[in-house]
Amino acid sequence: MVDRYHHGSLRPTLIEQGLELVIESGPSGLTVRELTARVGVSPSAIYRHFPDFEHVKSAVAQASRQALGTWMIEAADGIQADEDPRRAAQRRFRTLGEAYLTFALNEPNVFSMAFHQTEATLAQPDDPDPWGVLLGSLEDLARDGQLPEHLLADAPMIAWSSVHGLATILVSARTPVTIETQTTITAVIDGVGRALELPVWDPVDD
Amino acid sequence: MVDRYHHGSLRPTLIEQGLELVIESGPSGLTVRELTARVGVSPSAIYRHFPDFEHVKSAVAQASRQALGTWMIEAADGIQADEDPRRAAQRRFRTLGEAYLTFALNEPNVFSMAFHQTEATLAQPDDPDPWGVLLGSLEDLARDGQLPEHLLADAPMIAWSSVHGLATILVSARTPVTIETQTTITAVIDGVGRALELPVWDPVDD
DNA sequence: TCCTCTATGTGAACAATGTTTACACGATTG
DNA sequence: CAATCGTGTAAACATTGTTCACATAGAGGA
Repeated sequence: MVDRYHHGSLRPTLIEQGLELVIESGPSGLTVRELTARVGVSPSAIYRHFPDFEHVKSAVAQASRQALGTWMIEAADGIQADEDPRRAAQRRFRTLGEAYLTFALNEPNVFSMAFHQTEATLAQPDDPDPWGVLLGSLEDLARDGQLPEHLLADAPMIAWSSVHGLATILVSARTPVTIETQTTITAVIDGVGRALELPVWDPVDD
Repeated sequence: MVDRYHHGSLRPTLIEQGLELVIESGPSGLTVRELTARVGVSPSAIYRHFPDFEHVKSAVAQASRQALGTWMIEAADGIQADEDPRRAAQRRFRTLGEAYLTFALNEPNVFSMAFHQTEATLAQPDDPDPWGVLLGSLEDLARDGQLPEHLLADAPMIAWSSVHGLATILVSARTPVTIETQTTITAVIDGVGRALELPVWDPVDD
């Protein structure tokens, strides 16, 4: 056997393939023996790189959150240009929420993994961090006075709760993406706009 | 051994003790051997009453949802009397949301179990059903015109998403109940009021 | 009363899980 | 070139859910 010794590269490979495994068979499909077999090592090889299998799961969960964060950033990247900056900030905020939900619908297994309760704690923080992305967008809204003072502190939780709650519900119901699902998404995000008292929220015409 | 044969009563006993087990050690503590040992039967006894252990988990999850529904109803039961019916409907609605969240904080394990994704499907519907309780309260609000027409269809998801999302976040963060948690709860429920465009939402003084 | 039948529970075995341990191999460093 | 550390293996273990042949309790009919 030639490439059995990874020498430093096994840990990231395990996380990568772990994420792949989650995509295919969900969090419950992420098992020591399946993962090691896929990578081509013996089950016990894991314990040279992780103290526990719980830590492997935590690492894959973190990778899932990072995938979500990346997805959100990429979705919002097309926005800012050639617009009134106030409207751009609003559209960026709305796009982040929609991206969060499309991610949950497109990759329900990864989304579930991202928020799977796990015993182990990680040393490294998430990067990018979906929560941080949301905070940044809300700061943009606050900077040019679109977010009322009295909501500054609680705005993140108000927005996060709604969108994360809807995502959770849609995923756990294994809802197929239908027209009605899209209207529900729009309705909930519109609701966030009213809850945050955003002005001229997403006007239909220019 | 005298009381080893339950004869009809083992199934409900398993669900009861299963819920008890979840309260103590969470969904992951609900295991065939722990449960059967606690009830005082052999592991294989389960399979006379359930096709799968997945079905046991589904039944315990249903019992968890019913406990949540009961908790909500009981919390709202003290409301209706001696008030303007419009205000009573609003207070009842708000109380349901608060009850949902206090349940999640007081019994995080049961709350987690209630929405644990499970493979098996149940024959019997939940009774009481938290979702149904919410629908009833929103119908009350709609009946006397406090809920705008254009929100009738989406109001349940708007409300449910926010409250369920916050509950999920608080539970998964294993947040201890602090003053700040209470203000967050209030902020999110106030946000639901604005999202639903409810009039004179929870005025501070009479 | 006795017999039979069905419902219910048992004990031993099985495959699959995560984990440990003694051992072997590869690469780096002196 | 030798020593040493990092990395991977094979075999065993305890614990999971599950099955199957067997045993027992209780009900109903002759």
